[in-house]
Amino acid sequence: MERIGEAEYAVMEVLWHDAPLTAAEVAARVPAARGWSIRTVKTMLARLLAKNILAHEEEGRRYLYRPAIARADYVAQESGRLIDRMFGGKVTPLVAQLAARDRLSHADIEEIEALLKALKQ
Amino acid sequence: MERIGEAEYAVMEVLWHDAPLTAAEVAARVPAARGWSIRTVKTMLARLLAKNILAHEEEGRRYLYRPAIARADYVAQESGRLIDRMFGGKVTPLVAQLAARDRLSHADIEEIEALLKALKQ
DNA sequence: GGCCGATGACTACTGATGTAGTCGAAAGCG
DNA sequence: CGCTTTCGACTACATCAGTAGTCATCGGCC
Repeated sequence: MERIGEAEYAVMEVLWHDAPLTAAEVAARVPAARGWSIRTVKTMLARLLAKNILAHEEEGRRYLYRPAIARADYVAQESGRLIDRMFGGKVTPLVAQLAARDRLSHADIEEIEALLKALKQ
Repeated sequence: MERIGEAEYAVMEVLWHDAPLTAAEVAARVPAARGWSIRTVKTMLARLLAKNILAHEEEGRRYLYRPAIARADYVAQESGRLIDRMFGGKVTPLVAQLAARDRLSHADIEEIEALLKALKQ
């Protein structure tokens, strides 16, 4: 699977949330903070198409875009990449690291414990 | 903190493992799989210096390079970035995702449970 | 003491990414 | 039926990252 850049990812988020959409609709839903022109959004769409990360179908004179890969798959790939690179492929050091950096609240810990308990069934 | 590219990261790994080192020493320790010339390594070192991710001191006619940021800080930043982007800043969905993708062995689960238990003390 | 090799400074080139402009066709407005 | 808007296709251009070359210099070897 090809890499997705930061800006391209913002476009994917829109389409993972709601699809299919036209280019104009995507542009309208991209976070306004980016301040993108419609041109920019269209370039992103074209590149994501070229990478086979999006698919499109014609709708009259326009295209409707939809993701060609599931968000979960992409997220899994990126998580795996981080864990491989930073933590030698082991998950425990990641959790330890998060804990040491106070990224884990008490509630988080409870939640994760419950989750793990369920996994052991 | 500035971003570090994939190749730059490989250089940082060497220096996080052992520092200070000369450019030649770094080149010798970078994974051979990369097949880098000494030139490439020196370019990396210069760029990392420019980004203030490395520091150097003169040693005769050469430089000795050492990290200017701790590996743990970098790792924390990157982990946080991933979690913010992909999981809305929440850690539990990350763990759930890893579990769903079989990144968690039984032993991992035990380890994490022990870790969390210790955290609750 | 002159040549060779290592060293840092600077430069080069390619591909990806972020951001956007141009252009011709189609479609709707008046 | 012509004018404006909209659409996709193509093009442009800056920056960064990856990979490496050139050049002047400095220090050691013969």
